[in-house]
Amino acid sequence: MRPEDIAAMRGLPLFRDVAETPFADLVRAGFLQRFPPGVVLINESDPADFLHVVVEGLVEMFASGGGRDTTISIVRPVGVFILAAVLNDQVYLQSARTLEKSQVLMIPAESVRTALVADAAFTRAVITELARDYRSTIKEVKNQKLRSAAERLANWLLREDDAQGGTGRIALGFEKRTLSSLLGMTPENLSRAFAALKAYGVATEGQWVHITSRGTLQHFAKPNPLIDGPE
Amino acid sequence: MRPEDIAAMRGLPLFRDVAETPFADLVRAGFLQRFPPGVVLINESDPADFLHVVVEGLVEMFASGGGRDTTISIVRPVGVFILAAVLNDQVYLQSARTLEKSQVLMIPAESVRTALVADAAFTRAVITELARDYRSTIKEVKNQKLRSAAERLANWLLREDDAQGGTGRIALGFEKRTLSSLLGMTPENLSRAFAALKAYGVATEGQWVHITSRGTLQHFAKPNPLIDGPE
DNA sequence: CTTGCGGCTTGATAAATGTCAATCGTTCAA
DNA sequence: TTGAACGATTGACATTTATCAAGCCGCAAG
Repeated sequence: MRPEDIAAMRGLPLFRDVAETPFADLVRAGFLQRFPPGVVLINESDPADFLHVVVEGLVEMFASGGGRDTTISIVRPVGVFILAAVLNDQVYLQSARTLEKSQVLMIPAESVRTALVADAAFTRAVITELARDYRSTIKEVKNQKLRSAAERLANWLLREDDAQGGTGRIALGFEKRTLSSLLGMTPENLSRAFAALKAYGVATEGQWVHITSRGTLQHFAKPNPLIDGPE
Repeated sequence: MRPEDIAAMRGLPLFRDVAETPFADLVRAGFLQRFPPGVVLINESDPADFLHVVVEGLVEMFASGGGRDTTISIVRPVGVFILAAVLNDQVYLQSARTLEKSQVLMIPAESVRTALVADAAFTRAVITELARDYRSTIKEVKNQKLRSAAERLANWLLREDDAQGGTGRIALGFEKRTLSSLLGMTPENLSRAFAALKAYGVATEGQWVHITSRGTLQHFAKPNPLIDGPE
């Protein structure tokens, strides 16, 4: 690993407070891989061999069942995935694939588990990360069970606008079919949801979405901090 | 707390390997409460004051939004809830209410966090529990997004049959309306899903469900270990 | 420049699910 | 014993979402 990659790794909340020695061990065991778009990094039901950290690019977590596929989340830099499977030495419940050219840091599961017992700060960071992941998944269940397709889209747009600076100009960053799967609907239904939101000031333009009146959209979306809130 | 309650608490995976002193501190700070059915124990959006352990009875975790309600899980003895909120000192994302006369062990959040730094075994158990909760929630997202209402019911029946000994005779244990909410459908739709499963050997009889031909039901349900599996 | 491919949209239709209202059955208390 | 209350079921209907098919659009390779 290059010095600047090590520095980037050090910057992650997960590793920030780890002591010198265990951190050095993790660095020695880990390696940074570059992948083109569309590469499957892990497959659900495989044993969890590596903890993955998205350093650059974009990774889609998805799962299959009954002949269908669904996107579970999109991981941006700097995000960790499949931590839970690694910790308990289980199989992956999700698959992962790159959506863009990406750089992914891979740390052997065994090293992660060793660092876990060796370093209290790492343990603490792992608990925080796990609790965060758990809570955001609970939010996703609520989102799916309590909202219609158009409501899920409207709230996603509001959250994404916030994340991109609140300018009312949103870059999708990936294909609409992926968004439709993330939101739990078909591509056709996403098109119709966008059409329905026109009445609330939402305009699409290729990979861009414009929100002309945040207040109007908010009034329709009725965002709920216990579903859409940060932390 | 009575000696036998302390022994029960000691038996939980979460506390089994905690050292004497921190365990005694937890016991001293905690208290066991008895509740009649239908009592709301916690409300979503309230700060997480106590870790709850269901020692006896049945507790429903649910959440609201947009004027609707949905059941997120049913906690049986001996199960813990809202661990994640307690650990990171956040608000609850779910509400809880008793479905039966229940006994609940309540441990102040502050004591839990103290024990977490004081005892490595407790830390390890917390990580295991959190990872388990996270993974079962991911499974629930897959269940919701990849399956129809009748499929969710069929797989729930198979899982429940297993849990109850695989005799083909399942006690619901709570009202059908609660089951419908847990499975993400209306009570009317649950009735129709049961009717549809008659063709696959499912018979309802009040609070009981009989599975006459597990193979037939399995063939319809197509259970998937990455959704319905244990751990 | 053109052509072909892939992704998106649109329309028509079907299937799944939700809503509303009426009825049935059981429980429990007067 | 009876009847009021409540949950479950059923039917009719509305809404939401999915499916299938066709056409549109932009982009990239020739």
